[in-house]
Amino acid sequence: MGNSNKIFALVDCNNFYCSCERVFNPSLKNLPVVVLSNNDGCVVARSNEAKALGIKMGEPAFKLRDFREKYNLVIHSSNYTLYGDMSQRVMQCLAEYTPCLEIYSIDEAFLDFTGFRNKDLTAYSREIKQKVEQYTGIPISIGIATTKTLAKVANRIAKKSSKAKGVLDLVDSPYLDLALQRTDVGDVWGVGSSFTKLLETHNINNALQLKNTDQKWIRRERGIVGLRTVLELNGTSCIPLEEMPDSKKSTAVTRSFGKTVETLAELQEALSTYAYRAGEKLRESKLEAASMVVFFRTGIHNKTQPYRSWGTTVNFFSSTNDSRDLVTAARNVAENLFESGYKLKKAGVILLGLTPEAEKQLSLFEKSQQDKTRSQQLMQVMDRINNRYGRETIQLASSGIGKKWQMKADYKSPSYTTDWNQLPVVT
DNA sequence: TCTGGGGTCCTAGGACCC
DNA sequence: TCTGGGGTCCTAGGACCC
Repeated sequence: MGNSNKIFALVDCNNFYCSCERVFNPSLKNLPVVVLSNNDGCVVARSNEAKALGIKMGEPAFKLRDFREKYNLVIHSSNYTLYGDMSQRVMQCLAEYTPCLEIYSIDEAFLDFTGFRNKDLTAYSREIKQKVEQYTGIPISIGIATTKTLAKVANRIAKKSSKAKGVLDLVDSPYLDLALQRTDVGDVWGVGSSFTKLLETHNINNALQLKNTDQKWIRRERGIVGLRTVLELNGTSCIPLEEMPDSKKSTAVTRSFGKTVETLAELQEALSTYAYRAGEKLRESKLEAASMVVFFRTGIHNKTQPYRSWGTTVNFFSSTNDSRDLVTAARNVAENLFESGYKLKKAGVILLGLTPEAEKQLSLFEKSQQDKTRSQQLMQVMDRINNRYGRETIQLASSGIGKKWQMKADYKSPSYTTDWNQLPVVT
């Protein structure tokens, strides 16, 4: 198993969401900045200055008030349209430097450097870093090593160490074990909170100790996934570069409510809105869904009422991406399962069994071809209008117009790069 | 009535990721 | 008062079959 003579680079954008906000608002430079999750719930990105103030990842937003008053902390709601667009620009820039690129997340990419082993990889990476910053305004860090897991370790140190200045090559490095020793076990890629707890009770606290742990014991305790992590720390590459990721297997639209929902009518509005949007997502990627999970629940953090959740899976007669089918099913589930007397905090739909539109199997009782064409045409027209004039310009009546339950976004920046009405203005 | 292993498929839940 | 959303993979267990 594994291949020991590979070289991976991990490119990671520094404090990505905060950096995006700064590109279009340079006055934020040197100020502490945080970006909040959907619904302005908790912190999902922090500038270095905000980290220095001791603000933690995941900190609930209501705890930030003091920082705002005392330290001029700047708070932004998340603006995923902007971040998605900036991400594409960064990835395009990286693609100039290697054909073997795996876009791992909105702000990370793995590059295969195996073919470049005769180059000075540090110098090459510095060049990449400089170009990305010049073209996009986003600062990045690059870690280089013989496995993806080790490249992650290298990247973390590249980002934090003042000596590395954003680039660290651990291939054939005498400092590899030192780097592992200085990495907490919980910071290793693939080691989550439950694994960390187990390891710490066995006095395994850093990545070097994990590297040298008995592999049979790991296999027994954490299965093949845990074993892969340990092998990767030992320089055996088990997780390959995936340039062409499989097409999505599920897609979800779930939201917490800005204000709790207590009536069936409001729940149906919310679920209609999510189901409609889920249909849009399917059509954007030319997919259809065979089934849909519909769920809603009370808040987990609420101490005055017990936690309860409701949900069910709907199997469609034949796969669909018509928002009206999804909305109807979602409303029916709500009607069947709703119980009054609860403060609902979250709801959503998850689409499963995704297949390309073209491969659709015709079921015995398929809608007539005429019906299908008409449905496609209606959806196309709605999608075009909403693309041109903004999401939810037109929608189905069942989605409601008051939307008191809609999530909060009190500190949102404009969509500078993707909406003509929100371009930055030079005055 | 008794006897048994082995295989597949599906689902729910756990763990992890960003 | 106020704590996100969207994914993937693996595993165990049940149903069912031979």
